[in-house]
Amino acid sequence: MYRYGRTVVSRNIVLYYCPNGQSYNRIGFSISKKVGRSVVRNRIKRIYKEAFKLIEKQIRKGYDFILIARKPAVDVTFQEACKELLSLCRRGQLLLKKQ
RNA sequence: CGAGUAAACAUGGCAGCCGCGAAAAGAAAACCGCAAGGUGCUUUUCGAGGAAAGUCCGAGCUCCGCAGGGCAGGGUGCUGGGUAACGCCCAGUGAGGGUGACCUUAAGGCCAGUGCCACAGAAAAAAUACCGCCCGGCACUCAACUUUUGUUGACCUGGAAAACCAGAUAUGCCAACAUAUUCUAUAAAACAAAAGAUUAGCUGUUAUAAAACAGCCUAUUUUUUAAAGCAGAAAUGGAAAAUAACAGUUGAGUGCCGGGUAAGGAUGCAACGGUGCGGUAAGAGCGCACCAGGAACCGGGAGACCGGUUUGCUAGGUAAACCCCACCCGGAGCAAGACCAAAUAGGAGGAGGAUGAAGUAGCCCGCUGACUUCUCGGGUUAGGUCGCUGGAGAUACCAGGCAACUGGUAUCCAAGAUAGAUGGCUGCUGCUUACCAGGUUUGCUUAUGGCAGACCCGGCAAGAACAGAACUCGGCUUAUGAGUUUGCUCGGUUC
RNA sequence: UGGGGCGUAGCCAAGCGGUAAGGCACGGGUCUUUGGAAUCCGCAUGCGUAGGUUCGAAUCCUACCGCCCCAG
Repeated sequence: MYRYGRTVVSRNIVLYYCPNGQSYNRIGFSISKKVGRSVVRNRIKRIYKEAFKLIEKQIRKGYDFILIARKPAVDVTFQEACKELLSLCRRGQLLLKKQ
């Protein structure tokens, strides 16, 4: 995925994505120890997981994602995460067309 | 009311939706895996902390054949108790800090030995060494004249006294009052240093014999003047110790020798007790009083230790320096360890080994007694289950104990992940703070008002820390927002 | 989980009870027409932080902070 996928980047996260040939989406998280302690890393992961769950209905099916957290993501709130993820998907042209 | 001190409590509450993990029961035989096994469906229940943290101690548990001895190493260090154990806790003792409540305390032993104590200082533990002080003896030098310089040093009279006070005198008629009464000067005497001299009181010059001149000093008298011991002028007077040698006396100094002494000796964190009086040639716990300490004895206490009496006994500090003494310590850690499943291999080469491999940090003994190690090659591909939470357990009551803690009874079961579970959103509400509007009340005041404080109600907004289980407990340490309660202390005000 | 080590000026570092050596860099002076070189002078929060022992601590002890390494 790192070799063939495409990326979109924001202040807090880097998002890799590529098609997987299935009828559902998958997401993985990669958070380095540079970001913080285990509690901090776990909290970032949970927040983005929750955000991804919220906007998953608007995303096209059949993709794998890798989400890499960057250092400013320590102080992120849930609302910011939702907005950020949505804008990244829009830039990657992953959203379903509005009916 | 303010400031402080000690201890305890607590780490918001009630709901709803979605999600994550676990347990139990049920249903069904769906999915993944070669298998062990796991996932999934329904219902119910449960799901972070006082520090879960740091990993600084101690234990349980598991394995190392046995867990033995000695050395080495490490730890602890006032006393008594608590505990499974501890470096922890409780109660006390000593020392230190604080006005106090209270707090802090690694607090055994430098007459077992060794080391260190920079700089300074006579000396840092070595001896009564050095300087000094005192006594005695010997040797040597200087003085017993003057001047200069420096220091002290009275100034009309008296008062401790040049300054302050009082008085006196003079002038202006008197009083008051004012001014004046030697003030950049200096006599005698003493001391110190230097220099010089040897007939004017002193200085200088000339001559050469016991003088002269000049200037100055000084005593008396006269005079001038408003006034004179003191300003000016005049007159008279003012003296004597030549040198050298020898001997002695007195005083001072220097050096050497013998003896006494530890009072004093600038320093330093620290100097073989401190202060004072007596005593002495000078001194000394040499004697005495008080204070500090040591030793012995007596008494109290379980002990650390405390109190008293006697005794001149007076001994540097440092062991968070080596060390000595007492007590404790076998090692490794849940990636311990046990079982199950699958697969590959039961290899090759080098080194050591019954003259002893290996046996959980080191060495020796004892015990067991055959493997150990390096390189190459191959397999497994982040396999599963247990250990894993019922325990030195939690809560309540009773009993023992000053307390830490212990015993008994009853009730209860309360997280268990394995790349790692607790999250997201919403509603109501409690707490704190700020602002706005209103009300009640207290104090002050320039008084139908203004200012300040407290309380009540309403509105709106913000805030809520430190931090997250990784086998389990007991402690310690560190981090921590806003609080609550209780005991006690100090200060202020009012009654 | 267990064990070991380090922290001294901007940088590299010595010192391990008696008032912090040295080098590079930096600032100033001398020299030079100027620069370099040479030469002289200067530069420490008192030695990671906070307590303690000691007459005296960078050094000894305790706790904490940060960094590095090793074994399983």
